[in-house]
Amino acid sequence: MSDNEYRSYEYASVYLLDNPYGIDTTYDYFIPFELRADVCRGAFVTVPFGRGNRKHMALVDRLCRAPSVQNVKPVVAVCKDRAALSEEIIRLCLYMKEQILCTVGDAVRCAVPSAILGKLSEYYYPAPGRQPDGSAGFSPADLFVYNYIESRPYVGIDTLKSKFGASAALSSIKKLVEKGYVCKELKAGEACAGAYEFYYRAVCDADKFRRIIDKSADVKISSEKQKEVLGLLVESSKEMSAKEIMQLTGATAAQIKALVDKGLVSKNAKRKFRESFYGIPDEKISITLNSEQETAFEEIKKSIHAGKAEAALLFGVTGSGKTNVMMKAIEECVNNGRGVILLLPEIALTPQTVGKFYAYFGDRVALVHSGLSAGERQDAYERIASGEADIVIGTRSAVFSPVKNPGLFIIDEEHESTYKSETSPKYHARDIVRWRCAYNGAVMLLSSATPSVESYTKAVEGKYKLLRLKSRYGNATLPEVVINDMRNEDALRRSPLSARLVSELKRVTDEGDQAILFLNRRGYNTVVSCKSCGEVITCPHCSISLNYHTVSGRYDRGFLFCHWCGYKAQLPEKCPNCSSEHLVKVGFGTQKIEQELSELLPGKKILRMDADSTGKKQSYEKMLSQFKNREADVLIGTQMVTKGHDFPGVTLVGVLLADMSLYLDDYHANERTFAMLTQVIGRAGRSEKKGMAIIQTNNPDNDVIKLACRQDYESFYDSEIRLRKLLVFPPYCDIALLNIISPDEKQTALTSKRLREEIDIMLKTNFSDVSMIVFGPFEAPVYKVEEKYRMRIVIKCRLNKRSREMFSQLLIKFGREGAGRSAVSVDFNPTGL
DNA sequence: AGCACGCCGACT
DNA sequence: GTCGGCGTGCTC
Repeated sequence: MSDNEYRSYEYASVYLLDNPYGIDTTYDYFIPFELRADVCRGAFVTVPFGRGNRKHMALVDRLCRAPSVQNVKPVVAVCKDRAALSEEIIRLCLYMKEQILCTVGDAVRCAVPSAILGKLSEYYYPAPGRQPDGSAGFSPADLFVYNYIESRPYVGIDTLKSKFGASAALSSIKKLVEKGYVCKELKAGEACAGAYEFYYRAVCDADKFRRIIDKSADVKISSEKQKEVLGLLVESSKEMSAKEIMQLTGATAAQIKALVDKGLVSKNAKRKFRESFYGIPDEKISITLNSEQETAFEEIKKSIHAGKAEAALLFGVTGSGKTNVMMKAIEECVNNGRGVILLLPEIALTPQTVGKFYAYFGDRVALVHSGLSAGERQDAYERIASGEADIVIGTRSAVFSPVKNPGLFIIDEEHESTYKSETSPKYHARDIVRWRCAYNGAVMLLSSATPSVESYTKAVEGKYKLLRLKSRYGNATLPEVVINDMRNEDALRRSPLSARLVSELKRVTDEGDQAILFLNRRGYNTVVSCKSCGEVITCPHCSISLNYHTVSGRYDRGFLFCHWCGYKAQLPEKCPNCSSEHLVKVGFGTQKIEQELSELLPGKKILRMDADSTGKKQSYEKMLSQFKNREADVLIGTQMVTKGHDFPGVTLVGVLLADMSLYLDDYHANERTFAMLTQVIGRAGRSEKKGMAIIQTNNPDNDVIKLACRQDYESFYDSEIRLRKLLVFPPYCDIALLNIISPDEKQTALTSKRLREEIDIMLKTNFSDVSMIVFGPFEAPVYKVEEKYRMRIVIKCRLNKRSREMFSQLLIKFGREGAGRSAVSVDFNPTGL
């Protein structure tokens, strides 16, 4: 566009980034002449909004020649330093709003690192020439707050909150501002200046260094530490970062600076990209594909070169070389001049996995994951946006990476639930990928040993290309799988470890091999199971296990409850299946296992890995590498032990209570159990030696367990899809979960009731063409969280324009908290609870 | 979300 | 008679 054309657009239509859903539409603003060249679609601007003309950050949706309303306010400023959003990402954000009913701002904040976007926050400063005193009705606390503000030029609201407590700070500041003693202002938070790291190099040679030590030089160093640092730099004769120097010598920043001041060391700022510290191996690895992998690769290659939106499902057992096919596909795509995004579950994003990609592709790879600091995230974003990095490897949030001309999106371990965001906006990475592929004419490649029922259905229907890898490479064979019926165990021992498992553990560890014991993270849900037939009591409508809820803390006076449809029932006296009276409430202690095991295996080292023992991420990494280095004999752990790590020393895998995850109150339960068991069993089959897997269960006849032991995905899928159809669950319908949350218990219940009534009215009137099955309202599984009460309404329906429109109207009507209402939010096709 | 306008209870 | 409660409505 020429300058003249720019100037003819005098108005901008913008979305405010922090508006609530109810008023999330475009607003028009006049663009002052001097800003006109900088305001374009996708640019970030600050605008005054509302009666108070509070400044808000906004995204320019389009430029126009005439405003849609009479009195428009002017744009205050353009955030030139914040790069404008590309057409693709703008449209993606609008699509997200439409699709999952979030605000445009929510979507934008998801797609752009917070360091780049900055944040508007409130700042306070004392009003000139006025001093409050006790006579104006100020409490000592108010005056204390005032004195704090007065003592510094600018105080942010967050500082005040942390200093005086949120409620005290807010009430005091409100009074002070109202009475005119303190002024309030909004400031855009500083965009992170980009992470630089300083590098140091000795500017003196070994000879001079010797003279300094001998005190014969004209420069003198008295500090031993400084001598040490200089010695190190002289010796290495390379640039070193401050961090490295500090690590190696224990010197402080001041000591390094002293050397710089003396002119003995030069200082150099360099853009720091943490990713490149991953250690790029010297030799470039090469990849050769077997014929099966080659066939799959050729298909993907065809799709890549077709240049239109296509999808493929790479379905192969563990160890069938999916990663190699993926790497070849990535290579093909970048050689074709297009970018790639590879998504991995957080848990699989280990230095080993990532290192392989670095080794093969070098520093054109950018890593994007939740562990990055704000600055690092910005670095990665800018490297990607500039085209310097054209291969992005990352977790869920990496789907939004502004890769130039993306041609391939890969989702590894496609069935993993971590691809669905648990926090607002509640998007599914797969949906984002699908949209971006359509927009860019790119290929979507899903990869899994146990695909999600939804994806496999699409493959069966021919919507996705199905690429199969059947053989495991090397001489890895499937381990021997033993199903151990726990009902036959000696009841007196009351041990979670079967005799068979204990004896095999002894054998394996005595032979110097390692073992993994796997248990379920979510095994603590209380369900009711029959000791005689192994059945668990399920909901008559959903075929999902019922949860045992206690009444006012009394464990003996509880009831059964379905988290999906709200069905409630008395605890029956007899098993509905076999009429036995031996019904038990199932719970499971993890520490007990560790304790028992250390008694059973004297002298063997046992590592326990769960939420309690691994507070921090590093410690879990550390534990895994300890185990890999054979520093322990047995590893007890949850999901995390099954992914991303090869343990060649492991020849035995034990699953304690395999059926536990079948009792999850979720229609995904079968799918999850199957995937979990398949993966765990695979763990024991990666070494030269034939492995063994022992699956302990109360329910040895369960088809899911039996099929998982045979690694028979197709049969599992066939039975599961039939079940889904019969009970009408996804992919045969969509599920909308409406959450009602408020700190006021009565209000939560009242809003829930009103919401339900409104839904019923809408379905009879304006939306009589929409069909929905509505359950609830009922209390959420965890009713009270952080002093807030939660209720939910579950709706089975088909998501389309009309049904979404209805949910949108409900959110606008009920989305606002306060004023006798609770906040209502919606989650489409939620995972888990 | 803020913020203002507006209409009903306990205080100087 | 007023200060202040929060219900309702608007924000380019």
